[in-house]
Amino acid sequence: MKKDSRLSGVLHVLLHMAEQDGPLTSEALARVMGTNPVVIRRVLSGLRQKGYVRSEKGHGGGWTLACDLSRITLRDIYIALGSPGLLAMGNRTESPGCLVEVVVNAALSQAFQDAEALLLHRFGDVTLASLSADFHRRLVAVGKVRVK
Amino acid sequence: MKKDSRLSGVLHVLLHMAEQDGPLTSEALARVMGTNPVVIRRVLSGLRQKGYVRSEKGHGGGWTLACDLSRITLRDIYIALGSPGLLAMGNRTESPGCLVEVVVNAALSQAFQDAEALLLHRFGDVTLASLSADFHRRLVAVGKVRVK
DNA sequence: GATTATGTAACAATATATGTTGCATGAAAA
DNA sequence: TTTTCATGCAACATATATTGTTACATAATC
Repeated sequence: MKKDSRLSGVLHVLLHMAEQDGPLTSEALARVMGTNPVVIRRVLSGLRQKGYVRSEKGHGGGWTLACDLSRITLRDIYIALGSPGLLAMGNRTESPGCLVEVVVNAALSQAFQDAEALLLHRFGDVTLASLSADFHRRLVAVGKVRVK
Repeated sequence: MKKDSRLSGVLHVLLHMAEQDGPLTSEALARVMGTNPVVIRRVLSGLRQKGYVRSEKGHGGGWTLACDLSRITLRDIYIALGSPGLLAMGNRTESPGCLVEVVVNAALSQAFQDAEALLLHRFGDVTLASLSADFHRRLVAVGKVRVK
């Protein structure tokens, strides 16, 4: 299956919103990400429910950040997306009728769980503010002022 | 995407082969796994190329183990399957044209790489022999002699 | 009221794993 | 030698999930 890039995409969008004073429309964000406005609305809808972003209709509407970037981690964003599956592999069946499969499941499940835990832990360690800070650090390093 | 269960399945098959003296046909293995014989041939073909199993045609033919179980790890099997992708998530683009995306990619890629490395490391720590030993340990514990 | 924007449903496109059918090939048995 | 049994492999079908697109309703501003 194709790899899920929603987390990557939504982080991209959020950082762009952080650089903007006013609201950004789905269309503007879609242009930045090279995708469709509906895709933007789709991935941001989960974040809106959590109160991380706000959306306004009509003239001058669009999306704005509604949270303290230093209090939101990648893990929070990941959960707001619906906690999509992290691993591309899994056990053939979770209720094995055969002792051989019990053994195989046990060996693999432990590795799978540890890998997932590691990912979530890493996500929990990174705040949106730290990403934004990294961005500005690199911006200065390159000597540019404008974002793409 | 549906989760890849080839590693789980092929391990199941290999342990069954380890319990058998003579060769096992694709059809017999398919019955054990509740799948199609062609699927068995497909997943085992990579292992045959690596010399982990052998296949014989005609009467009395089928699949047999062709390696020392204590020298083959789950990682070897995983590689023989073609090293399928481990993670269900990825970066939206690997060649970002935007500094924001560079920052996002950097943050995510590190976590992704570490999770993959952890999985491969775990796989490398487990031999087929240890799985087989675990199976026999449990077999005794349950007081059974026959495998499913 | 016209314009601009989101909200959402429905559908198409894409990718991947998995399952299935059909036929060729080779080995053993009759 | 013919039949049977088994793998090898290509081709197609199925299922699932992400992503992209179209269409229309809804709400807010001009």
